[in-house]
Amino acid sequence: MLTDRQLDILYLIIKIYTETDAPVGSKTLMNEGIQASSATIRNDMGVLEELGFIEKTHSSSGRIPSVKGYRFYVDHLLKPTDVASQDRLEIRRAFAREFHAINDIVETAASILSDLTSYTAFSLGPEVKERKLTGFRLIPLNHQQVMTIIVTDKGNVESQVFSIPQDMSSEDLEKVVKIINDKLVGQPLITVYNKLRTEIPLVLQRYFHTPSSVMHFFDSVMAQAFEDRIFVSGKMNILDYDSLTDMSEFKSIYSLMDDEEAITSLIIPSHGDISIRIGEELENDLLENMSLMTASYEVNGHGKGTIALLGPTNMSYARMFGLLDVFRYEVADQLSDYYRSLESPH
Amino acid sequence: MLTDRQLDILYLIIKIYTETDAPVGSKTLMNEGIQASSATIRNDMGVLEELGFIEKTHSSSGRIPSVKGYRFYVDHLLKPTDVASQDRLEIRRAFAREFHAINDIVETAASILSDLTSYTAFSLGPEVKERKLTGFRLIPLNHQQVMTIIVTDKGNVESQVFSIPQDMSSEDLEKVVKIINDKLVGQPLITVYNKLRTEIPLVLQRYFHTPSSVMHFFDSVMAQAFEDRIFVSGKMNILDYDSLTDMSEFKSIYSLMDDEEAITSLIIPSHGDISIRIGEELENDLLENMSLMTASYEVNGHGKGTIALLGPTNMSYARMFGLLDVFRYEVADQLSDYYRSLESPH
DNA sequence: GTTAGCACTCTGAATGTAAGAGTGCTAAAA
DNA sequence: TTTTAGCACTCTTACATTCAGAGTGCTAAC
Repeated sequence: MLTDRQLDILYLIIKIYTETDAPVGSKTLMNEGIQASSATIRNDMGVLEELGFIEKTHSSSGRIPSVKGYRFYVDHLLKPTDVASQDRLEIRRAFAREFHAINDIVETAASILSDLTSYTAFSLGPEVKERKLTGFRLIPLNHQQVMTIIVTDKGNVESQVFSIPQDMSSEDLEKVVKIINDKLVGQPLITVYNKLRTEIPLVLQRYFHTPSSVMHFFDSVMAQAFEDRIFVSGKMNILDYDSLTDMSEFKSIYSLMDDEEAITSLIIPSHGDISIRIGEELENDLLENMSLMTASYEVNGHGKGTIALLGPTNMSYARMFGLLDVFRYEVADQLSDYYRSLESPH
Repeated sequence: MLTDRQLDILYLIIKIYTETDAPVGSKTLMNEGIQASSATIRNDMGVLEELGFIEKTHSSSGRIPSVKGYRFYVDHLLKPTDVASQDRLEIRRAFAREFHAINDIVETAASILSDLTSYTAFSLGPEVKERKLTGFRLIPLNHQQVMTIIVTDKGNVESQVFSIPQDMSSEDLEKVVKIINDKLVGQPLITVYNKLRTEIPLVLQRYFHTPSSVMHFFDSVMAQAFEDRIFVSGKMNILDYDSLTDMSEFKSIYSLMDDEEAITSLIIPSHGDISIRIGEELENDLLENMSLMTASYEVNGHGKGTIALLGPTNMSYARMFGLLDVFRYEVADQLSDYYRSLESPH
């Protein structure tokens, strides 16, 4: 078991390394408040290194925290810092505008978070799959084009403009609308998604002799609505906080950020309210030197959303923890208000 | 006046510098085909330097072309290369899909161009201001939200979802639709834009007692449709072709690329079919080491569009010239086809 | 268990060296 | 008059050398 002084030393190494980004030596620790001589501190550091909590960058360097060290820190030592009142203010102010869509709120969350931290922020709204399809419209715009509008019960709207396929008559279109209204409107999106692969093709075969073109139309119309849109803000900040060996490395990371699929699966597997994954724990070579903090929030009755923060392994977990905690509530509140305003007509 | 050999030397310096990205010396030029000894070539290089066409990077280095040298080259020496058949193929293939909107085509152009060149490509569709507003719709989605759809005669569609302002009744909304249909539909966008600042506020004052909130609604509805959307592709390529001193420099350039306003005004002032501006000629410190080639095309009767290419000053102007020339026709053709398909109902 | 002292290691910046590429100039050849 | 060979000179680049500084581990004494 670690002694109190050893815990202090580990804590302090992490704190100082976060601030200075340079290996921490025994003398520095002495000056920063450890009540012992540098030799004693060195002995303790030896122990901590033996246990794998800290490591050297070269044989005679100071120590930096290892992943295991950070893990121990976030699990046992971390005390969230109070959020600076200036930060609080900025958050309030950024949310103090009128929103016209859920995704506006979700996007704003990512944007404030990355501004506040200078890291990269992600924001994923309450889950889509639980929603119901409440409306489907086809608006003819001119000879060739129609606009499709899909509305879900939580106020999400997706629209798309189509050129009408050559082999599709306007009667066919009307049939499509009818089929969608009969079979799909009112269903949860997940059901819609399933029927689209099973039942609907059968129905189409009965009504059309070119079901594939109709099916294709169907598919693109619905595809959008199923996507959990994830918002990323502060991609460029990677340049500041990641010590890149290589421009191609940056490019890879950058394009990873553009891959909604990848990001979503990176962020989703979080446990509890706020989860932290450090360096290798992210199981992605590109993110070796980064950590990901994920916070989830519940919008009462409307599903679970997620915000996340990607930064260097030596980020200030304490401050970030505090911030994310504020966001958890703030975003949930904002969304909650928005949903309420949708439900109660004024 | 320059001798033939001097012209050959200038030409060859530019060619070799484009290929190797390193200063070119007299011996290299000799080996690459100049029929004279290195000493003679050095003398000619002295003349060219005296005239400001080439310059040294340090007192005993080989020469690189100056802006004036490039200028002379593009004005008098440049011979467009034939486009490689493989490139031709790729262009054909990328355009060989169905497009559902003008902007799809315009965006695709930028994307292919940047893929093909590994530079940064811009694409600006036929001018918006000439279009007429042909349709305006308000689709109620639920208690709180309406979707507005604006259609122009060239098949452009913009939609937006709104929460209805608190102090706006549905009768008010209907009035808004009526006013727009009476006063604005059928007008060219530029007229719409002007009326929105002059005539419309007066009309509103007659019908509403809170004209400002209505006006605000009006404004955001229309704002979108006026914007010339410009597409940028290959922003990340800057990392490869610009020798950045600094990450913050990259950030600045990158955010310049996000500034549609700035990019548009950078690209617009081009003369003739294909215009080239080199380094300082761009009058932007950030773009000192880059050149911009701008090509404009005419879609018969539907306005003028522009594609542009930003690359290093030592890009292969000959190849790019050929490529842009192909694009000029290809994009115009594609758009022309699209417009035709809109006009003639099948 | 703690500490002073010391030999040792490694980094990073500064300095020196040598090869290579290229130049300008001069004087001779064409 | 133009071209060329030759040479001294310049500058870059890569590589080695040196040296101070920061930090360590170990030992022996407190």
